[in-house]
Amino acid sequence: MIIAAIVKNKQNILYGVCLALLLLLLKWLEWRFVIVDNAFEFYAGSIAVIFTGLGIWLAIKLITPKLKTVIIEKHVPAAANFVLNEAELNRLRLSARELEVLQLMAEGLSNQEIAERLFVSLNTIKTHSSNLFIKMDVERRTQAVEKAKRLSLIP
Amino acid sequence: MIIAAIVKNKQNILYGVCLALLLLLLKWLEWRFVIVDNAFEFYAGSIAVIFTGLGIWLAIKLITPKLKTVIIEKHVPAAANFVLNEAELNRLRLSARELEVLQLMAEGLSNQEIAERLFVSLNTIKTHSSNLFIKMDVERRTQAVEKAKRLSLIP
DNA sequence: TTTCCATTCATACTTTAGGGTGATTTTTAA
DNA sequence: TTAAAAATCACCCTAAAGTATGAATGGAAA
Repeated sequence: MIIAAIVKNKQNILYGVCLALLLLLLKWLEWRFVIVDNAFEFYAGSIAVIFTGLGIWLAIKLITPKLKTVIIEKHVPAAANFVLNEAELNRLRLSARELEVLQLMAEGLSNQEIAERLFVSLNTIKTHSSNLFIKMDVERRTQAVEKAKRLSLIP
Repeated sequence: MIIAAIVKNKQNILYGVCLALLLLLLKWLEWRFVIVDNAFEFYAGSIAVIFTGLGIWLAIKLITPKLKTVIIEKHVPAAANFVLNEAELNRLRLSARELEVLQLMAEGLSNQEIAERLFVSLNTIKTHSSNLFIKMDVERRTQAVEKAKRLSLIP
């Protein structure tokens, strides 16, 4: 907390230190002036103050503009980051076989083609798809595919 | 170009300036020392050098940590940034009406529903869809939707 | 062991989709 | 202004999709 406060108020601390130094310098100059009454002492003090300022000015003017560098990253491919919505999948109580049929429907396959792909009869696929539509609360395969994609059941 | 070079070599220029100032100071001190033989002049010069260094040190130590690199990562959703593949759309020579029918097919609507949505007869939609399938080189609406999505003809 | 459920298949039927052909009207481009 | 393209609709027919019902099998849970 203390360190954080110091870091946060760096600028203010810098000003404080400068002010303290200046006051010290003036006090010292005043003492020298009074005791010794030497103009060279005042001259030296002035040089100290001016060159301290010069040093600070130089450092600030030539170093601080470094604060920049903004990198903007973006864009994610569509199909690459597909995550199956398991919650929705469980909620709809779709069986493994029904999901399989749904995936092949989404690829544009006909019932006959799905049947051949899965080595079962056309009637079996019809049964699966009918049960699928009831569970998904749709009436057509196109609706099922649309809803499945919307719910992230398929890519 | 000159300004860019200056900006790029800020640090080097700073060192150069400091070195030049130091040399000038030494030369001046030497001159003062020889001509007037005054120890206070040398004292003033030393103060100038020391306080310049102090100023620079202060500024660097307390200000430079500001040069922070800020990285902003922008995450863009997949569906949000849909861009229609106009090249492919022109290549397939799909008419405006055909694309409209295709979009409604993708929403899972039946031909009858599409006809009602577009205030035309069922036969008209059948004609459009038939022409659409020929142009897209597919045989079923599900295939058409899959291909259209793959080719970014529809979101 | 019995019940439940997923998977499989069948038959019969209805609805929707799709193919082919032809035609009319409107719009667009040459 | 004329030809081409787009949009509209109709009819007929086939293929595919979807509904309903029933049933056999095998695995997992109660």
